[in-house]
Amino acid sequence: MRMRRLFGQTLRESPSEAEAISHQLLVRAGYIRPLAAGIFSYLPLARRALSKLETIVREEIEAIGGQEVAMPVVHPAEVWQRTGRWYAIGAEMGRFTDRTDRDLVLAMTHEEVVADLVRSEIQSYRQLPQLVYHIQTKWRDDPRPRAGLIRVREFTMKDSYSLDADWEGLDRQYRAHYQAYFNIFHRCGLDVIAVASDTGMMGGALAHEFMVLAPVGEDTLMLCDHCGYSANRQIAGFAKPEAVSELPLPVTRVATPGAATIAALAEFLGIEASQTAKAVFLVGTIPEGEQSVERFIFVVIRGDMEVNETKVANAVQAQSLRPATEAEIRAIGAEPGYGSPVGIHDALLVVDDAVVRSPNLVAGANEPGYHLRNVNYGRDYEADIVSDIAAARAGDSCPQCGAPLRAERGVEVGNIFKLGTRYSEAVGCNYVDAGGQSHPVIMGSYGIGIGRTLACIAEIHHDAQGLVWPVSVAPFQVHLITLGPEESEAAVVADRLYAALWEAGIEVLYDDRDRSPGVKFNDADLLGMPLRITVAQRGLKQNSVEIKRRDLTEREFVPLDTVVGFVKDQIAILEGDLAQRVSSVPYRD
RNA sequence: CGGGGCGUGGCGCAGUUUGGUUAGCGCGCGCGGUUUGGGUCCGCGAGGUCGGCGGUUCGAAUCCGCCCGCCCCGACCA
Repeated sequence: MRMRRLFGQTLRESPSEAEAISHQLLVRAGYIRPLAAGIFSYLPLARRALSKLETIVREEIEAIGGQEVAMPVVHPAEVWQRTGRWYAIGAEMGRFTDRTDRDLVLAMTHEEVVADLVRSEIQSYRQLPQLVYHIQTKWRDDPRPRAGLIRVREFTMKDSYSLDADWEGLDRQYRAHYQAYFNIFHRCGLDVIAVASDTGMMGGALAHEFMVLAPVGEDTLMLCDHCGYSANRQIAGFAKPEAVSELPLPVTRVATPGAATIAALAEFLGIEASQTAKAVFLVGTIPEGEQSVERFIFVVIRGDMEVNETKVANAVQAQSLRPATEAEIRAIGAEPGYGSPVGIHDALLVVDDAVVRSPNLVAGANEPGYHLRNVNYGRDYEADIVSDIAAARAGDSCPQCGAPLRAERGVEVGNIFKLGTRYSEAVGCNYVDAGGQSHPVIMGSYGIGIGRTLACIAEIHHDAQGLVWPVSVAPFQVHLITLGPEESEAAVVADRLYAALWEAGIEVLYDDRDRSPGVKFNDADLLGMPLRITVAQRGLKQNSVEIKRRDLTEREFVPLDTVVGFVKDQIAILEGDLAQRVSSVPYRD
């Protein structure tokens, strides 16, 4: 590609709205342009990089048996109504109507459509297992797009769907994806970790997220350096410090004026926070058939811990949670700041397992300025649900080995879900087994955010001058620049070299513009192609050109007649380095 | 949705507090010249309903009201 013909230009300064480094660089270097919040156009440079990324994805998914399909972006509402998600998902879903007023949905994901497709195509166990995938545009009307391509509303996703007759088959396909995903990300030059994750709106039994560790990430991961435990903070467990064992003492009422927080209470009574029970008041939206109802959720956790709302939502099967209002709190017989599980009514009582094991806690008295000493679970109150609902924090003990956990930020670039039969049952996609019995197909779903992955690569692979693409996803392998006026010897030689390199199958971006050397060098650094060839008088005196790797500082003069071979060797070296990153990763739940 | 910031040629900004000729600057863009190993230098030039609507005023980029958009933090998030 000749740069004077390239569509899109570089910017000397990045637009003020860009904050994330990948966002700044991709915009400055002329890869992407914003159209609206969370909606981008991809210019030729980005499109080429994305194509390479998609090729890697296709190779790895087809290597585990995937067959590419293409499913629609616009879906009739009925398929989403059948699985209930039309009702369960709120404003995030793009809805509109056609000219005859039929409800339509903009694809957020394709479980429904796959299930519908499978219903017509799969009848027998003989047709299973299957793995279909596509790379498709999705729309999620995210309330807050951010950080350029990291979190957008319109995005491209690879999603594959496994179809099996038995759970062992699902397990095989799940594990195959687990390894394939590592292969994909390693080939792109990304280190990722797989963490156990919440299943969220997808539902299902088990899920992993593939995370790139980066400060720009919006997920918090809890990691154990000792045993390798890793989980999204939303579901991370931890070994809770045990309470002292004591015989239950009689409940006594104690005046605690002004002690409306755990810290104030502990100080006032001269006790540890772990000897208190904290009440947290939430209202959950809980589905009941096609309707959903609001229920008051009274959460009790030990004073030294914090509530993890994802865990609470999962424990009570809530679609969403919100803080309760003061009026709602009083309506169930509790008192803000002095709440107690003793004596409340019309609330779903959820108690953390550590509270159950902790005797003689100080809880509120449900009246202002008073607490109760020696409140004991089982004797003084009983929960509707006892569960782990505490948030893991950095420094907490690993649930597997007890070593301290570390917290890190991460970007979710991929995820894998064991869906089971949720969608196949809802849509009625069944197969007949060898004995003639009908069963729902067992499904898995597996996503990779293509644009987000590209942004993560940029986030990791850059320096002060610009992007530094891994050769596997670089839009071009070589950035050829020529210094000196048009019609000069350098220009003539560069023209010839450009043709020779393409002839040899090497992808070259050729800066043939009539610009000063500084501009060309700076743009080459900004655009980030792995190899730079400079044709100028300085080298031509020895009949050679300068070649430099973008990721190294050394430059080398290479005789003109050996340039093509030299470049091929360099590309092979770069590709080899990436290939070395690919390794088999032990599976862990 | 809550909190904060911003909206002036393609990009980055000044001007708004205290209303007053033709709204400036840098980059970029076009033309001519110059230079050719790290964003050369000189000259000429094109390009803006100052986010939108309404109001106040003799007069609005500037003051007031409503609306829209973009960014950041939080809520949210496969």
